[in-house]
Amino acid sequence: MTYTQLPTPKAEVSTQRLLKGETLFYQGDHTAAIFIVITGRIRLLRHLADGNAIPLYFANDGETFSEAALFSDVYHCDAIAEKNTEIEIHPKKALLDAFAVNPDLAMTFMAHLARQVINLRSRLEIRNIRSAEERVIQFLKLEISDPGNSITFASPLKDIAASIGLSHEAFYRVLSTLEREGKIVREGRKIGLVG
Amino acid sequence: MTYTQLPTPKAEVSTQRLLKGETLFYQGDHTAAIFIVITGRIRLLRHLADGNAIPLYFANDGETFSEAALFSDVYHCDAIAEKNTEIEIHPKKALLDAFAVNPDLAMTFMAHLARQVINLRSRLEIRNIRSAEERVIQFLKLEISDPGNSITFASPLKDIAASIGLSHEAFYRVLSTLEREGKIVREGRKIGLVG
DNA sequence: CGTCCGCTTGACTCAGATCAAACTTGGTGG
DNA sequence: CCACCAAGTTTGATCTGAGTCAAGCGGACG
Repeated sequence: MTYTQLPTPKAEVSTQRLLKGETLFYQGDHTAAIFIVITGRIRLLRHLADGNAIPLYFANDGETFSEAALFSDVYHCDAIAEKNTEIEIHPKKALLDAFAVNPDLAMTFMAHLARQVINLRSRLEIRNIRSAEERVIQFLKLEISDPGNSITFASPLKDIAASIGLSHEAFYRVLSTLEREGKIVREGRKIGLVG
Repeated sequence: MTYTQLPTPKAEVSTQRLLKGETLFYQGDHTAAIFIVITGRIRLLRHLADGNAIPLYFANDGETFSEAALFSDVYHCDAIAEKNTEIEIHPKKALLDAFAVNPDLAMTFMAHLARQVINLRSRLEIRNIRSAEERVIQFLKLEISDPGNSITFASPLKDIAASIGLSHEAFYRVLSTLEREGKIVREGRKIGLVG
């Protein structure tokens, strides 16, 4: 899941710690960089004309955000730390320069974006499945398809539940049902598909 | 919504008509092109080891699909026409060559992908809103934020409902409630936000 | 003129959200 | 080393809102 290699020259990459509640940038700020969450969580939200704000995304461990900053002069949303968070900073200029010098790097980044598009689309599709049980099964199949036939989640199952649009209670219940029915095997955060 | 400009040299672009049920490519086929749906709908689905298939995405009017083909030798899913569909074919080689010759084109495509990432993320976020009414309001705010304060949907409201994860009945009901409460103004597929 | 499809509204049902409470685990600090 | 606290996990009981089924309307299109 964590395909977070940005082709920024190492010398140009820095890190920063944000305290819970701290703002990384505001909507309208001049764009300077794109970011990767090392640990923590960044909330992205957009202000509307009426003063309201709508949540756009939560970036978790290993995820990149504000990629579009590369193609825009200003940020289109606020970025605020949900909890204490460490981020990696990839200056826009360094990245763009790297792309200009070495087109292969541009292709690498392009591939990174393309994979994200695919991944997000399939996550959206999963949300169209109404039944909690079926949704969990399809999700597991998707996650497990690549490696062997089991997966060990890095984050609490609670968070996995949220990411597929279920309350954690519902998610735990489905897992124990599936286990009882012998469709999966569990060991903490390690889940294996049977059959 | 329809940001579908691919920087393929015009001479290299062709179109093709698919009948309902016809297959464009199979999982495992050698990748030759990426595509845009002009009109119709393409279903993307992935086969699993157990013989089952899971739906990955439905590409509708104006949408691109199989972008990842640029970075892979084989397709990772099947593409089948849901109904009679016309597509635009952008040969992989022509695109990659164009990128190599003119890095600006690569940046254009990159920007296209980045926008899609942003857009998909916000669609995903909208699905986290449980209340149908609130979900519709946030969706409308997102869609309308850019242009004036109203939007005219190109596709039937029925399809819009599906795209935000509501049954069409629920969607129609919410719309008429919002209209009754004076929060929106409607005229067929044209919807304006009030306030 | 008839058929299909999008739209609309009503009634009912139930799956999953929500509220609640207990248990486990892990880390922290005294 | 243990007491304590926070967070994750688990299970139970209840409730509600969106899905589903059903039925009617009207416009587009052949």
